[in-house]
Amino acid sequence: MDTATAALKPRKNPVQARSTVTVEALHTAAIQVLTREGLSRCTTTRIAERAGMSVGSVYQYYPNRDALLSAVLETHLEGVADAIEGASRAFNGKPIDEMAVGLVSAFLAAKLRDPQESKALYAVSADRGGPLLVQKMHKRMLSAIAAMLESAPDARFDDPAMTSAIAFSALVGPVRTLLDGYVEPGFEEGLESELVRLLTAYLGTHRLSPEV
Amino acid sequence: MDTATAALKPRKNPVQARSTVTVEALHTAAIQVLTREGLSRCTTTRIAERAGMSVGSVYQYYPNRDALLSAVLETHLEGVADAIEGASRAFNGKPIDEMAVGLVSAFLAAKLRDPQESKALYAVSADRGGPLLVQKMHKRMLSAIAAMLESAPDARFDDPAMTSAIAFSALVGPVRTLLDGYVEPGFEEGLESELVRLLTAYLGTHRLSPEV
Amino acid sequence: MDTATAALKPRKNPVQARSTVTVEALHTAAIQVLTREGLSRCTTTRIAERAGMSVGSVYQYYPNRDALLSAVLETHLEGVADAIEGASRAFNGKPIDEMAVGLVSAFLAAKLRDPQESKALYAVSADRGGPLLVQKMHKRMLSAIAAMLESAPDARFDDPAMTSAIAFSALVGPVRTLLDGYVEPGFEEGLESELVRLLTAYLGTHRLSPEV
Amino acid sequence: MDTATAALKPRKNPVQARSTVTVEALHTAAIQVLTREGLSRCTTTRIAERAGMSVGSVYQYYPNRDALLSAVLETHLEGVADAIEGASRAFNGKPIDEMAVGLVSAFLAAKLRDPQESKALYAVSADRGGPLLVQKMHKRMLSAIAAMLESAPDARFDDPAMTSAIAFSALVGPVRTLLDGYVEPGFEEGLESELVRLLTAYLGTHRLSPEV
DNA sequence: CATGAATGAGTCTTCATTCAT
DNA sequence: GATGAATGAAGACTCATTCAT
Repeated sequence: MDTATAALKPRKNPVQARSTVTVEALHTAAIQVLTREGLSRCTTTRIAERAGMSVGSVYQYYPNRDALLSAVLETHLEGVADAIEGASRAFNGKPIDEMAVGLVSAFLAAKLRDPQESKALYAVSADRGGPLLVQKMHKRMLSAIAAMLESAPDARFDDPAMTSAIAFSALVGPVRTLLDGYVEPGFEEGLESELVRLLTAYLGTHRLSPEV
Repeated sequence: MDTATAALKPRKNPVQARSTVTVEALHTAAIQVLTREGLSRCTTTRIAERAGMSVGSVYQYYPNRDALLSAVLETHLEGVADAIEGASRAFNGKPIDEMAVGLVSAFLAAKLRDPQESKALYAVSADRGGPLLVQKMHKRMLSAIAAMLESAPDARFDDPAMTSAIAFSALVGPVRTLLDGYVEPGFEEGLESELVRLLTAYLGTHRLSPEV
Repeated sequence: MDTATAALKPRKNPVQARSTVTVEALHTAAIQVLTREGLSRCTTTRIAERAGMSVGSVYQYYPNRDALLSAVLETHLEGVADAIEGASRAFNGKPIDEMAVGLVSAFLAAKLRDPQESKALYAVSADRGGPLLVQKMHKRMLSAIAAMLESAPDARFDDPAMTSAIAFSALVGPVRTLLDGYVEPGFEEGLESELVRLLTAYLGTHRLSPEV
Repeated sequence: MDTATAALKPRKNPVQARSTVTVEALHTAAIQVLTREGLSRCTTTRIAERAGMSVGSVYQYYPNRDALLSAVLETHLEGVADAIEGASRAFNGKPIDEMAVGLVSAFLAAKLRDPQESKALYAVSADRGGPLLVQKMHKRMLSAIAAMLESAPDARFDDPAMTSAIAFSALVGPVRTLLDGYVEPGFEEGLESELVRLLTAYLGTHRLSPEV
């Protein structure tokens, strides 16, 4: 771990039950404040207040505000990355159509489990330590997806890295649009099937033999 | 215009040449400061300084900081929306494959003309007045795209709103990934052709008759 | 100027009359707060308050608290160093007895001109940037004194650097004792003649020929 | 003992061995923290940590931070005062030249036994309860020195209080200059002999009859 | 008695905004 | 209109002290 990253690490491992509870309360509070007030008004005082504790306590668990927000973001991204990696492993060796369904399904499940959280954390990922974290997770996910793609029996990918990058961010875009609320009612209902269509079509362009 | 929106409007219409120049200087300065310092350190004083004027003068053109940043964002989005609308009009009645090429090309041209600007403004779009603005522009662009899609002679879209929403945000995702810098080298080179492939494949799923 | 020192420099040169007044008010206020409250309670807010301005204004003139206090200290030390250098020049080539009188007189005049100030600044010289400043001035003064000593017609100094260092700090000690208030009433009255006696005796140990 | 002074007294007399050990650990820790971090960062938590105990325990021995630091300072000053008083008693009735040697030697031994400690405590002596303590000890030492001077067979002091005050602080000055690090290399080596020279010369000005 | 998490007042510092010149 | 010094509210962070365990 380099020095820059070290500065964002939690101060103590939440081993004790008490700590775990406190840390979770902080994460929840941070997301709530982020949602209700926005990043610029997401202050340590407000987070502490919403978490039902004093400012000082926040600093018992995190060395600074950025570390707290980064931790929240990391936990979230970790969840998403795990989902993507899980799906990639689960659909290894499967036909690309199944991969498409599996990937979309896993991604949506992870991102829409707690939409508030997902939405709130977009702001954090743009700030300070955020980008690095996002980039790191991005790499993890793209590697997993690329590996899965290469295992497809019915397709051949010249540049799996590029394909996985495009495929993944093509999913990210619409989901973000949804979470950011830039959509008409009804969008969410059709989202999954439409993303499957999108991904299936895209991956299908690399199919080995034409469909019979 | 509701009161909330009114508060973000420029104080004066830049009718005089002088004003236009000043306003442009402010926008440029804002983007530079945003890029170099980040949103939280993008202060009125710093913007004024880089624009070669005094803080006081900034307030002659904008009632407050948010109004200035919103104006910069709006100008940018306006440009992108214009590009999308232009392309939609230009490819009206054309086959979907051409639409795909036209849309991708127009979008990339608009977004990558000044990557710094595009990147810097993501932060603004997440803060305060930003989301509303983005949503408004989003609607404009989706309407244009939907109208174009409906004019395609070789395809039939059951839900043009949904298709255009997915299509557009599927382009937005990868471009943002690029601008945010979450990519491996080489990504940018292949981006356009890959997006064309993506969009062509996606729109192609609504093709009326199978390719001959 | 190295980076460490640069951080303590005033933000703007007090060229304008207004600035000079403000800066002087700040220095005076700082000394008063230092005197009345001690270094640990000498906060930016209290200084600003005593100077009749707001905290923000303090930061218009100094980048931080340490810079303000350092500036006050530097001004003071500069005055003392000037006095010592002046005396050293004035008594160049004179007999050591006259040097002793001149040095004591100049030092006391400089240090006791504003006893409150002298006393208050002892705390600052121990803190942060203080020691460096003191050391720098110390060197300046010792050089001057050593040069003067070497010019004495009636004495010969094997190690002028050492002699001047001891001579000077032997004056500093009693003056500090006085300013710190560790003395019985009546101490101040006899101080000058006693320091002259001390210094004369000490320098006299290097006299070339016995008095006739 | 007045109320102000009472507030700084240790809570319990270290009668038990355990307590003595703990208190000593605290003193040592305080000096280390003071040396490494400076007065303003010399916090109770840090002291406790370095002493290998919890903050709470510190408050078992001292009512507050100032009391702890004052106790450390007092112990140190007590040692110096003891040394001075010892020397004064030892050289009672001796010639002034021997007194000079004895005084310098005792003072240097006491102050330079643990230079880190001596240096670190200068900060404490300037803050809060410090000055009172220093003043008290100063009086003790000056009384002892004055008494010794009056016993000299070969000199006559009109104002022993004044002479002892000057003599003592003329020693204090150079030693502090050394400890504060404002000196050129080589200063420490010649310090003792030079101080003896200084003091001998100064006391010699009160010699009864000229040397034979 | 020891522990160390919790508290919250108090510091430094920044910055949007105003307004006298 | 332009200027930029002044304002002061607000934010991040620290730390002496307490008290439940």
